[in-house]
Amino acid sequence: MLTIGQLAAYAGVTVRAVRHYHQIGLLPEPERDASGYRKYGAPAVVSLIKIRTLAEAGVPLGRIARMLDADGTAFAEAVERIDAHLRAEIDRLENSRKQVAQLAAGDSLVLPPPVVAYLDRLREIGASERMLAGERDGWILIAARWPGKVAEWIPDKFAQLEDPRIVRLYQVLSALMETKGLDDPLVLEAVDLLVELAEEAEAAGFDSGVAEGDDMFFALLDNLADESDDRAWRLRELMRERGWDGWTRMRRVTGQA
Amino acid sequence: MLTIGQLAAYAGVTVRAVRHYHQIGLLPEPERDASGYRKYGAPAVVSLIKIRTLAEAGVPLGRIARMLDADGTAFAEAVERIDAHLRAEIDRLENSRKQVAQLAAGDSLVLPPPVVAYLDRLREIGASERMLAGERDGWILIAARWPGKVAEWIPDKFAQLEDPRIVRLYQVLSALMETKGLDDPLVLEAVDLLVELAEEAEAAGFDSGVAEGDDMFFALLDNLADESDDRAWRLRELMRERGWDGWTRMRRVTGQA
DNA sequence: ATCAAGGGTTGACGCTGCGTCAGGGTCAAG
DNA sequence: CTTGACCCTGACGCAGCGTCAACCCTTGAT
Repeated sequence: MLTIGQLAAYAGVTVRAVRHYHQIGLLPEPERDASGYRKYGAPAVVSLIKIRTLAEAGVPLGRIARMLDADGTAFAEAVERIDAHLRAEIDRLENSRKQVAQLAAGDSLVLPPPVVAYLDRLREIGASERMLAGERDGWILIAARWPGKVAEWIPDKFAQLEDPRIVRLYQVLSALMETKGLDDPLVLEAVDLLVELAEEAEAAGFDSGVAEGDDMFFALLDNLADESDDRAWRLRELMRERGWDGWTRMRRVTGQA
Repeated sequence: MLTIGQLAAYAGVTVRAVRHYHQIGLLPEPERDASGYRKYGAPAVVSLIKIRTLAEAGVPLGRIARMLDADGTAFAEAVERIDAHLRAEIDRLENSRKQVAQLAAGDSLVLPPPVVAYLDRLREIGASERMLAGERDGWILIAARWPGKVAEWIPDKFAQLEDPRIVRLYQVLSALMETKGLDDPLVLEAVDLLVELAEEAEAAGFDSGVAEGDDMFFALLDNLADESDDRAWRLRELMRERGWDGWTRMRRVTGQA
């Protein structure tokens, strides 16, 4: 005859767990001795080991209860479902491993490889780390919004970097983010470049290729840009004076009062 | 500007989860609009996606909080630990899969393969399913008590089955468990066989090979036998009249008053 | 015979990560 | 002006035990 502690030790579970199983009716309450101690026989050990095996596999206790008094066929079916669930869980964790590893790599995270390559290219042309962080965050949003489209747009972004003015723009903006001042002549250069490029794009008929209803999403991206640096607002103001607004999708504004 | 619902949708989590993250300080509370609605910017989406990625990997929210405002090195270390944990978890689940699969196979469970082979042999010589179930439970206990020793003992058990009297004993006991009566002549045959074999073993000097202090464990195994069938007690009584007691480790008794 | 250590007993609260009411207020559309 | 779809706070519920608390029982040493 076993005490609860011995039973628990044999089965490799805690005393508390055994009592819990009693409480929820998963393991039947055994007889008590004169002083109220529970006393167990061997079958309890066997049951407990079965329960532990299933519980460690992640089977909810409620389902274990139903399994233990099911017939052979039903039991086999249940086992099949459990195995399927285990496989799914394993896959999920393997996936998490990749995701988290990318998190450590800094870039990527939920970013598709082409975007990572693009970010690497930006780093090569001299974009600062803060700049890259901002770009990365933006692409995370974009990838979340249009998971499939990203691969289509990245080539265009690469193509843009062929234009030395765009390279210069990234460099200027990067430099701005690393300095503290506001009245830097770099600000003016940045605005000049932005306006010039915007007007050129307008002349070419921008064709963003994106649905109209997504104004809110672009506002979100612009907001991201604004919050990445305090001086973003100042830059934007200067651009508005020159008739343009927006970061990710620029548009004409009528010079306001 | 996003509402909490939009934010949650972008990041692929529930509204409730976002509010929970606010409550525990994992995600900072944003500004409110005039009517008290929370309004989020883009950085919140990025944070949320990071949080979700880590949370899905099984990282406790408290640790995520500490990770997000850790520096690069500490973050990388944390990621390393998380990955180690993920690998361990995957291994554990793979293991569970095997265990559960054996559960389905009926035999085994936590039983090493040699025992399964032995049980199969028993089935071949005509042991009933109830008998096998009892044997299996016994071996589960033994495997739990002496995990390493089992492989040593199984060959002896196979060897015993070379003796036709032992085969006969299993068959008789199996037959008894399938009938309902008690006064069956099979009972007498079983007792005869048991006593004969016990005396022979005694003459050979049994050498159980097991420590002395394990009386309690054998009592447990005997108890398992007793509870496997109501007539076990009757059999045991008859044996005691012939000077023997116990199932798994028989010993002389002085014929009691 | 006594006493402390180390079992056992019930009962209850704590923890994680939210789901899910309840009981409101708001916003956009018809 | 209603309707439906959001938003708000506050609170309880869930699994699967861990961890007190406050008490009783058993056992071996003294």
